[in-house]
Amino acid sequence: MRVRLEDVARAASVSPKTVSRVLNDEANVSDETRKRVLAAMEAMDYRPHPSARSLAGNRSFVVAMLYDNNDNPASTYLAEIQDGVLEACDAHRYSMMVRPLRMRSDDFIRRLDALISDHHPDGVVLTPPITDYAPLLKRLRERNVPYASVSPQGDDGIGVRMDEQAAARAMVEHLLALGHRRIAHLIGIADHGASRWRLAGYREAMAAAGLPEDPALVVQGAFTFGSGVAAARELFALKSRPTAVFAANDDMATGVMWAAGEYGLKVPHDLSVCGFDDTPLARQLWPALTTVQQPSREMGRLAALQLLNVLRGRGPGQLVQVPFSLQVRDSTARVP
Amino acid sequence: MRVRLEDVARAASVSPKTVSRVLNDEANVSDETRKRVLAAMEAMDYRPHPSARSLAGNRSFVVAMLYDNNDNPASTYLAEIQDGVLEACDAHRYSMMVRPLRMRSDDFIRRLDALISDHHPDGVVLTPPITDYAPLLKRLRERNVPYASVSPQGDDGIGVRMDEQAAARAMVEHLLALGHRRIAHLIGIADHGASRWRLAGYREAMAAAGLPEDPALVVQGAFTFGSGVAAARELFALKSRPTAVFAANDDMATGVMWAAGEYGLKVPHDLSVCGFDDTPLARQLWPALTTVQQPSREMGRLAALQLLNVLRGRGPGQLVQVPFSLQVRDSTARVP
DNA sequence: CTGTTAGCGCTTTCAG
DNA sequence: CTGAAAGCGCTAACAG
Repeated sequence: MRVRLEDVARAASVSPKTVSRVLNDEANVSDETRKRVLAAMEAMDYRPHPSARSLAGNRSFVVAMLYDNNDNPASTYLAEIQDGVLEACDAHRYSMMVRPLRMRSDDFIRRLDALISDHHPDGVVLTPPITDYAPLLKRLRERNVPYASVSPQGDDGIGVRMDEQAAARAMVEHLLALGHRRIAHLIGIADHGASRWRLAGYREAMAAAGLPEDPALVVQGAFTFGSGVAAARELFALKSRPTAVFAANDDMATGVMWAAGEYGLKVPHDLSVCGFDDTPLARQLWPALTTVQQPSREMGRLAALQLLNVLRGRGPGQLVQVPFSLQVRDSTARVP
Repeated sequence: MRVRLEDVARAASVSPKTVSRVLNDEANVSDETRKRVLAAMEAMDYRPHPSARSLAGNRSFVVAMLYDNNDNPASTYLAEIQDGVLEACDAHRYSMMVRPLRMRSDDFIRRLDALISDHHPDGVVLTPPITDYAPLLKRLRERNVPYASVSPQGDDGIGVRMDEQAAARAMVEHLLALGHRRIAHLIGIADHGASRWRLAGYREAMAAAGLPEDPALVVQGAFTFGSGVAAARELFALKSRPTAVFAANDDMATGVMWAAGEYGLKVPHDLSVCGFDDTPLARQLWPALTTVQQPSREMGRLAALQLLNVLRGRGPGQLVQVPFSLQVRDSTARVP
């Protein structure tokens, strides 16, 4: 049969409460006793029953990862974050639950409430773009559910972030250094922080180089391959074409390269193309895509870790920053 | 404070056990009583506490989705299945937990045991390629954990399946009808059922057309874009090139189209290309990819539904079949 | 058809 | 530093 805490207690000749203390890393247990209890647990392969722990301790050991499933449904980005969150949860014997939530829908808050009431997560991890949805954050605070965010726009709160603006700026500076002047930018989905930061970095670099912005070269996209193709066609139809395109993510950049093929433009000879994210695709393309590496999996892991620190009473939690790195590959070259 | 079952019982003037009966859709409650109890639940916005239910009822209301994270890490396929599983679980107030498991690793079974002991899932959903890993199935049966599979190779067990061989055959017949004779096939990862079925369908159609197999035209791939590019380069280097390529999935087909661009081959004028899966990419490509629609999300949902039927005591569960459908788009055309 | 009693496996509270 | 008692919110087993 199942080994219970009581069985361990008997085997170690201590009270159940002492075993509980050891299990939860509490103080007030002598080193010697602790060792004996741990040995007994090990020997009997004891596994605490999560429901019993939750019920008695009034916590669930569950972390919910919330995401918006409205746009860009098949991105690998979320899958990578999920992977990282899962790793962190596993490491601390928490379980992870994933919850798609439609930011645009009217019953967003009702669904959030249902999630909390039905599953009692001890905390939640927020992913873009819902990291900055004010009603959500408000409700989480009201209901006393701690949260950590991946790439939040605000500076309060805990989680993880990369300096995307600096990365975008560095990318455009790379193009400038290659002699490009007519540099186009494909913007991502309008209300995403990522879109804003990357656009801001583009503008910053262009301005620093003394280049006035040409509105025709800044095109709205939607983070998808298809929107990259469409935007590129627009750009290529211009009387004065850009010599380089900086897309706000790799999917759109891939679309640009595809459209370049349609127009008979050789990348990078006739056109330099670069993206952002360093998805697996970037390396597989030919020519391989110059892009910014964003460690999504690691960011998911770190965000979850900050949350877990809070949940485990290990301090207040931080907004940690991860470094970016330019991956200069073969899709960008000196202007002819 | 929290509304408990006892509070509902008091409000409806019945015993706690009666409320429990209503909550669990059990028999032996008069319609009138049931109605009164439901009304009270509704009025008080009662939410049963999952841990209490689990502890007392010896079940967790958790379904674990198991997948192999070793190959093709960033496929949207798993994300879609996950989405479907989640929908089914939600509909029956179960929660879903996702568990990556490395099939090749030595501690596979130990990890499975840990999962079961630590989280007590009421059942699991298996995804390719671990749907047919005998030691896994054996252990699940030993530990009495019901499971349902997405695209299992065997005919026993419950879950969901598409007739992939028939679909592959239909795809090749489409190419034959366009006049193609030198038709190449890119195989997926060797030990996957999908690879086998699709290859078998290819062979079946070719044989039925009286065409002997040319080994040079059947190339091993790995379900990835990169492997599609590599395989296509091999094919294009042949003295006698194929006029059509049937890749075992869309990612590889996209790689083939990419490589065709490198070689100056126009699709579909110089080369017909088709894939399998109907990923979002297929529609976005230019020319749009001819492929087989595989309703992954729906398959995830149906597999989970079969499992839930078993868990909820609604019969034994079936191996249901979903229909395939050819998506004939612009990447295939009559041979010149 | 309905209710009573006991208890799931753990943690809390409080006393030593 | 350690332990005894009570109980988390629900359901099983039985009794009516």
